Amino acid sequence: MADRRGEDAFLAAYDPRAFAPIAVTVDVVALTLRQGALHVLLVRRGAAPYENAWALPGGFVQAGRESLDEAAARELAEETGLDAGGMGRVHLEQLGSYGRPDRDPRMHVVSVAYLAFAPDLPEAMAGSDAAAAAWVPVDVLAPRGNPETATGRPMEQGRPAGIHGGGSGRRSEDADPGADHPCTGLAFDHGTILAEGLDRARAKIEYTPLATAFLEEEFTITELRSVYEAVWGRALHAGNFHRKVLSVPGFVESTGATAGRGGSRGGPRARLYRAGDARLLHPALLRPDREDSVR
Amino acid sequence: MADRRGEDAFLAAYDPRAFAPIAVTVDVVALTLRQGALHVLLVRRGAAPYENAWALPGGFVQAGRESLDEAAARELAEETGLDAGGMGRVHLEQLGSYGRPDRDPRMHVVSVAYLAFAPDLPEAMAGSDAAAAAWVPVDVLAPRGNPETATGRPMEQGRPAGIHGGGSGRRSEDADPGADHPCTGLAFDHGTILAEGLDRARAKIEYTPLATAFLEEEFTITELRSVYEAVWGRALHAGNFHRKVLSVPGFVESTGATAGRGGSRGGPRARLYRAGDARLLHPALLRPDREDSVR
DNA sequence: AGAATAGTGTCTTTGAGACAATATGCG
DNA sequence: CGCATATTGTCTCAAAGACACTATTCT
Repeated sequence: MADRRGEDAFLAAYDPRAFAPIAVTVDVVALTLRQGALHVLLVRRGAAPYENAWALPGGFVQAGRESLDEAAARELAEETGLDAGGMGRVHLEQLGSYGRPDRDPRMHVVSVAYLAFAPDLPEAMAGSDAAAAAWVPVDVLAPRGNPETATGRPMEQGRPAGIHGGGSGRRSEDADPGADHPCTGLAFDHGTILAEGLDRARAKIEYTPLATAFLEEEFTITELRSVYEAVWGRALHAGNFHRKVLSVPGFVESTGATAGRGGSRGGPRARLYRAGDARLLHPALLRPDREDSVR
Repeated sequence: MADRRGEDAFLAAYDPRAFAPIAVTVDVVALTLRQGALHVLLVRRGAAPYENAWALPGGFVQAGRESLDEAAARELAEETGLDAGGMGRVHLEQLGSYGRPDRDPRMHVVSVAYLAFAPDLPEAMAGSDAAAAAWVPVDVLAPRGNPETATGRPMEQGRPAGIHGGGSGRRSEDADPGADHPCTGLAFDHGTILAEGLDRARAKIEYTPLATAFLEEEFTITELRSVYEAVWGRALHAGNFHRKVLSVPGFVESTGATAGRGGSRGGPRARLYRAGDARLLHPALLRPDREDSVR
């Protein structure tokens, strides 16, 4: 106890009632593959603000009762109807936090966003606060063509001098809302969050084996390639992809079995693989021709 | 207005006073290079809990008045004594959020952590709540040798079945506290936050030009190499590094000038460069022999 | 003078990608 | 049967790393 007055001041500062309060929520960008296309889980809001608008599933963190990871898992489970067993094959990681004071019209709400990769799941079921829930194809929401977005990482640019908020890095919650991402129509800043989740997903499957999280436990190399093609939005060379995947140590391991039937329009039966024990791909599967895009 | 009762329930859920409150803070892992060694900015706590323990600089987000990025910049400026001009050359990006309910003994506090890269700064000055502030060499706090930590990314491992919290990814705030990072002695979970900040810094300079943020506006290739050597903790081949840096488009651009004097123990005067306009390095400067370390 | 350093040249190995070839099943 | 597909082979080019070499400047 160095200084009694200092401690009092400190504890006063810790009393949340001495300040205007901040609410904490989690929002989840849950991605899956359906019929070869990347889909995101959205809910239709049942109340103001943004009533009837589509939004990312999410909700309040239960103070004192759960961690952020647990809150995100709970919210995702509520919306997908999955139990602990079904969640076992879902990859969930933190994406970033969003805390602009004006992002929610009612009060200052800090949202911790999560990114989830899930295998093809049954239809979504609306949770408590939502009027509906559905898997929506992402290319409807975030059309390609914006080079900044398409190449993977949001950039700070044309910023006024000063702090490099978010820098040449992953996040930039202070980004000019006028020059926002093309994801329009989502409630709050969920369009931005979705865009950053997609960027992260596209980058992440380059150097981790997480693309396998979109597939069943056993899969063919062609199915794995279709994941990359859906997430990156471009066709890949089948032969080179095949050899490359098998050459990365720990990416996939053979099950010895072969698929029940050949390709949809003919061809030999493909061999089956399961995810290997690697947590990082080395060497990585770099995206083709990002050109000099991001200079 | 779909359902009046639903809206009432929703608004009630939004009233923070209907729930136990959660406080929101920002904490900053500020890194700099001093005498060729990587240092982190720490403050000595002036009040309980963890009184007299070292901690990351940080503080409360001012509800309704600032974004998370702004709060982090403000806290960093308070501790470093930098004005807006001095902060102009500091890179600041969000690292992740930490919200285990037991991470602060007094109440549920969600901390949004930031990572800062700064050029060599004058001595730190203690801010309001701190008894002292100092730049501390990181290898004192986080000795190398833990392969998980040293190779760059924290892994989830030995998790009980269920959600892959943090997955093979960047964060894992639910990681077993028993098997925590070797950063001991810091208040709260700041040892974990610091370790993840170091991991991120080591990974980030691979594929971004952010290593230049540790240097003055004009620098030599050798100085740039010393940044990589300090952050990665290993010697690099001078000749290959030199050629590699110059071959990556947009990484550095020549100023035409040469350094005032040669190397510290002899040698020709080095040419001076400044940071180029690239935001991503392509191809990247991959860390040497991460072996098969992370499998 | 001696030693360390800046910068460049050369060689080998690895990996990425273009392209070709072969075999296998579906329609 | 005809065609799409799975898988493997070959070739070329770029890049990483090991090593060598020269010129320069500090002590």
